Amino acid sequence: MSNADSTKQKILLAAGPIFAKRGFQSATVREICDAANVNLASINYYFGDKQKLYIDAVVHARQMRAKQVPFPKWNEMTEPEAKLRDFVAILLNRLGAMKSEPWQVRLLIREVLQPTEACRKLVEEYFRPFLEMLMSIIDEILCTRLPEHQRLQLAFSIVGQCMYYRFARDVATMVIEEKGFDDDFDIEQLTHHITEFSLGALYRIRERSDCEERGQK
Amino acid sequence: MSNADSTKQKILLAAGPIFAKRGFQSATVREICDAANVNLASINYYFGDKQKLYIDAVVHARQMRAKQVPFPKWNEMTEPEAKLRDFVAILLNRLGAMKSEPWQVRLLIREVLQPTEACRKLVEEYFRPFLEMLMSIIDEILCTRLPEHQRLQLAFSIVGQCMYYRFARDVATMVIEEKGFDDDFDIEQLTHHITEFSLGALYRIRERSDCEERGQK
DNA sequence: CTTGTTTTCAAACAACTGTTTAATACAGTT
DNA sequence: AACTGTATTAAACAGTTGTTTGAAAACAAG
Repeated sequence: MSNADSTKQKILLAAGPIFAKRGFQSATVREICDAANVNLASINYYFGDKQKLYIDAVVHARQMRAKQVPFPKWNEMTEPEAKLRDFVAILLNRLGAMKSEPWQVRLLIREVLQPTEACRKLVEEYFRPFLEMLMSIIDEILCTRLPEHQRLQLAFSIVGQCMYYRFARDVATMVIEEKGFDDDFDIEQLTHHITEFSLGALYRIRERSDCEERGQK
Repeated sequence: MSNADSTKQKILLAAGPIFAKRGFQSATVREICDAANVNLASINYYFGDKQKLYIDAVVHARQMRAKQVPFPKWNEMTEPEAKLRDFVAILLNRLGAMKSEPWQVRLLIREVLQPTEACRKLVEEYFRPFLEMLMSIIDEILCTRLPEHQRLQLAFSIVGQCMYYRFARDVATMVIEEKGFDDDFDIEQLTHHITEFSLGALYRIRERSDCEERGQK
């Protein structure tokens, strides 16, 4: 009984990384069962078929990841620039940018790239609140609230810079290693660069709309 | 001889969309040969094996896409700001940002996301020259040549903003449509936004390093 | 025509796929 | 002890995979 849960759990834990690495089609049940040290028939016994196991693995990964990375608490005195920096750092860390990524992220990214039914919930419960938070930080920095589509574009520009180091990680690594810049692309330095880059762009916008004193230039 | 080229071409053209849609593993030689109306053994006869056909298809897709969206002619007098704008526009157009993507792009993105043998050629012949071009534009705008790793980070920040609209296209579309901003995210407006955003960031850097040759816009 | 080469084709191959089966092992209950 | 429902296992199943084969067909040149 408890042992039954054990084998089911073993399969689930072994399946996650393998599905993440190889994708649903290329991952084989034999590979998973081998890794989990269970009999070949166990997957069909406990999950029905390969596809149901996959769905369970994705759900499981999302739950794990949600527990692993909580969001920080800011108080009223926190500078918006510091918030932006935190935000960038958190996003890069969650993505596992430029490091060997956690398998949970790779599984979720597969869903982002080829959305299924589950992706809608993912957007509503995860991505959209995330974007809203970033947009409110942008409002603070700009001292104004731009039209919605501009707020969104600005948020996408910041998020896009971060995501790049996940999506194009391997290609970027090829270019980086070719030039021997391995040490210049850890998360801390990327956080610094992206934050400064984005702040520069935002300050420029603020200067135009003249935050402190209105009606000038 | 000429007929031989014909069948080889038929295979190549049929293979592209199928590899793009299903990926290397999931695409089957039978499916490709069916679509190309050639015998099952033709792939091995003309390409050796499935993998070599795949590599050829990727290279072919890249060449097609580069031809479809060529670079404009710049002369000595072209402002670097105009070059940057062109660059962003071309990248967005080649990616098919925010539109239904061409199969060539999907094929290339598969390689970026999960590189196979074919990716090495892609980086050397395409991505790296592309990045170099962008970095030289950045040099012009900054009136100086920063250390290599900073040039690369800046280039990644600009490319990253563009790639986002391809990689996270479906998720972004969900958020956009939910708010009814459909008209604010066509390629022209994205080009404008990303160019201005990046120029703002670059000007800020230039101001710090005290470039005297140019006034800011 | 004959000859030699290239191209096409149906069939077969060996390996691998997800799934099923039927026998067995193992607890807990009566 | 026998019974019961669950858990595990090796083996087999039916289907698909990429690749090979050997002969037929098409073609070019003498």
